[in-house]
Amino acid sequence: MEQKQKSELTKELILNESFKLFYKNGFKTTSVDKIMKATNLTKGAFYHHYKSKQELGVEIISTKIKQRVYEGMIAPLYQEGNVLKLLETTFSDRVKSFSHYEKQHGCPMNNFINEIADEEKAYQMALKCIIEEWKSALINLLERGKSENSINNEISSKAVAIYLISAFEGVRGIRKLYNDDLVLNDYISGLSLYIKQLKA
Amino acid sequence: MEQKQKSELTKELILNESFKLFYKNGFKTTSVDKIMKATNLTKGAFYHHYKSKQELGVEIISTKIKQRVYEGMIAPLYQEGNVLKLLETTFSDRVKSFSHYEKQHGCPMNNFINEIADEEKAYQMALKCIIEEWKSALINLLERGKSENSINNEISSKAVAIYLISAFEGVRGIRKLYNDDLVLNDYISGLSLYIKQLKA
DNA sequence: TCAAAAACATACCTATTAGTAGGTTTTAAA
DNA sequence: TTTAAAACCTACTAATAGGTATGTTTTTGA
Repeated sequence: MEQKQKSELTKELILNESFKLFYKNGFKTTSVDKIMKATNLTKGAFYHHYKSKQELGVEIISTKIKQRVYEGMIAPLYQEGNVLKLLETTFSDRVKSFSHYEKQHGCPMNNFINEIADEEKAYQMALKCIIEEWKSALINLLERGKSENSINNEISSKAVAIYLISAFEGVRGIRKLYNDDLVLNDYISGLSLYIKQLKA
Repeated sequence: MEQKQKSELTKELILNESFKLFYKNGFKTTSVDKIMKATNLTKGAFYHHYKSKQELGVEIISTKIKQRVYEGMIAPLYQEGNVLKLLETTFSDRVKSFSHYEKQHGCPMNNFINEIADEEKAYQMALKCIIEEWKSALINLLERGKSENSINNEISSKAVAIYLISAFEGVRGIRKLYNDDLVLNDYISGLSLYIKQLKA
């Protein structure tokens, strides 16, 4: 079974290098040639493993990007402890953890959503899948808060989840336009205010 | 002065057609050839009026896109009346007014931000200019609310402005992934909750 | 009316694009 | 050790990209 391992390794390499390039330069502007130059392999190898650039795009979304969002924004929501605190720290800690590079280039998922989501259903579905998982985790947490009487029972968890996600993705785009972190600090203050509102 | 008029008319035509194509297919995927085919003019005419595709991009942002945002989201904020009501209706009315096409293709400004803002300072500046004007209008309105005692004096107008803008732009991307309006309805509920929080 | 400048057209250039055809090398199993 | 398949490479294609050089036509002002 060494052959299958080699194949997996090559696909991993392609995924890693292409993710980096997509994140840096965008999906459309990153050609298969450029990707394969980064892997030190050739185009022939690429089309042996993937039937098209689109197939790679979908796989990047459903593996690398999904994983990134999961680790940064979803997994933390399943921790124990006070719901309101958990909500706030998950979002604001993530924002505070961004590298200069991540501030400059925004959210990989949001970049994909706004660059290519409206032109191919396959992309839409893969991206929607991530958003849905994120939304579910948030709803789950909010419902826990309701049951523990730390969160107001009358608010719509679904609505709050969407609003939180939207604001987070939105600011990641807007931050690209600036050279400082003022806008991120304002975002954190605005977030904090929103979360206070959820109290029981 | 008929020549200047003709020149302006041609530029208008190029701006209109290219905006449509950029909105539909994205900036990078829309070639100068495609734009000029839509205008029934030729490439020679294009490069007579614009020195590069980038120059057109900047002009699209600072005219068509700016105008769109101004009319839809900024001008309404300068109306008379209750600040809280004005805030909520401006955002939610705009969302409710979206055509199917606009729901599918998101916000032209946000698309530009996420497709090309991180690769060229000229784009960044033009886009930032719109965001700043929008932010100012929101801050102005919020400050009026404070002075009229309808808005809590202790909240940061700047932070609220950024959070409102971010959530709006964020949801316009996310909506692309769905085939129904549930996510927009949730957004409106989430927005409504946020605005309630601002009360004095 | 005539010359210069502006508006636009035609034909081209070089680079790059996604993708393919057909080869060679490596690996797996008999 | 042979054979077939998988992994990978070389060399190509046709289309498209942004941009330019060099025209022709239209408009303007003297």
